Amino acid sequence: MSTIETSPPATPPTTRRRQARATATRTALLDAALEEFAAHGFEGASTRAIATAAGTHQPQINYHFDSKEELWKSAVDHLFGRLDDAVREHLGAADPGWGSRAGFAANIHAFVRAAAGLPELNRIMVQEATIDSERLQWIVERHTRPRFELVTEQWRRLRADGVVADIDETVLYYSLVGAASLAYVNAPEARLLGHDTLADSFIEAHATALVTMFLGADEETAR
Amino acid sequence: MSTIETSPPATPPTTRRRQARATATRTALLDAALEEFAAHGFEGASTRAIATAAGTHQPQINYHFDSKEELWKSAVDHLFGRLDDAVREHLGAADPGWGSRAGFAANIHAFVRAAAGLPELNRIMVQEATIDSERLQWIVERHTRPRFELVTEQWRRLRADGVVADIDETVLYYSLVGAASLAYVNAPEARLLGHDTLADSFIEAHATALVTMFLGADEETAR
DNA sequence: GCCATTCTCTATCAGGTGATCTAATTTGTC
DNA sequence: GACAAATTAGATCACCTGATAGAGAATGGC
Repeated sequence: MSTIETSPPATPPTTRRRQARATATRTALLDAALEEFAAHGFEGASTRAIATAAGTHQPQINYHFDSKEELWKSAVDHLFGRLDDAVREHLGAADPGWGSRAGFAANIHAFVRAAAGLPELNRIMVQEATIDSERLQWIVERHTRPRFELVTEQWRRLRADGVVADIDETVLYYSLVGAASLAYVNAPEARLLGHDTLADSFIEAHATALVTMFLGADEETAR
Repeated sequence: MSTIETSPPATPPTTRRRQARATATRTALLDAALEEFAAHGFEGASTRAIATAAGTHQPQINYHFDSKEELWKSAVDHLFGRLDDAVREHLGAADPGWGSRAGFAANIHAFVRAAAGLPELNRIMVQEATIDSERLQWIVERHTRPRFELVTEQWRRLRADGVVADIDETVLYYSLVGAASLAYVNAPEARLLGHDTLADSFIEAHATALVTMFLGADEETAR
């Protein structure tokens, strides 16, 4: 949480006046930025390409987001927001939490489907997590750590209770996230290999298989 | 396989003369290129940074490799060669192949350890596989497809024989590779979270856990 | 319907990009 | 030891990068 707010011309204008078409260009810039960053990485993405894809001009980025870096942060925040929405939606009204075997299973299932629907997220994550940088530190503290600790804590508890396999929680976390996301991160590769990993049938089979592999083929497999 | 050979001043000089210090700079450039490409992606990596890291000057890249693109290809070839060497080494003299449950298990184990030792490989793969491009097509046809087909074919066979779980082979491939590589691709992130995924103890626990999860906790777990 | 404010657009900046040309240097071979 | 080929080094190319400045257009609030 830095000193800079997410949006300089902030969404709730404290004292001053207005914005109308501005919101549209902001949104367009965020969407375009996500695609460009996911496809080419932070350094490989060009602000001109982002602006053009958003149907506007390059200096708009600095006007609305101050810098390329701040645009990136806003885009990442936006993306994690969408992830949470998607997970909630897939879980339905009653979120069982990660605290029970059935709840863990339901969350794996929901996460796989959310990850499939937001391939840009794990693409960006995997590009940034590759080398230490200020951006990585920002994203870890703001987004990764809370999720990491939620999952590992619950797994540690389930493991202690003998509900799940005797596997270290960090090993589990990276195996699970890796297994859940690569098929979508690498979707263009899979397509060249002749497989459509973004098809509903694949996603469903994938989610089910992961639950089985990570939690074992228990009777009453939750869902 | 393009019209351009891997090395313009080829290793076996057909008719002409010599090279001596040239080999050293070539190797230094390849090593530096791997790090830069893995850290910043193809487009984000700069030839000047690569040359400087290699202790030489930027035009050397064009002299020895014709272009940034060809340098990248040479570096990737070099890296896959090292992967094969590492896997062979971890497997020991008698490679059991992927054809049996024990062989599959041994290969998973060896692959995890090799992936941990060559984090640049999966970093580059995951960065390239993110968007369709000429480079992705090149790498898929040259390196990915043979490996993909080897693993999926063997799994399909084992599955038909009831030796392994009833899971689609493409689902299995991406789950396995993802689960095996993310901890090392994202090692800098894990370190910020307080975990050293490159430590031998982690690698060993990880490899063992994967075998259990993907092949089940069978008696006589091979190895 | 005005008008200050917000937003957009064009032009431009200094710096970095990959690539090429040319001259200087090193080195294997005779 | 000389000489031609291979390698290195320096200078420079046209182009792209993110950012800024200032003129112009649009718009909410009165």
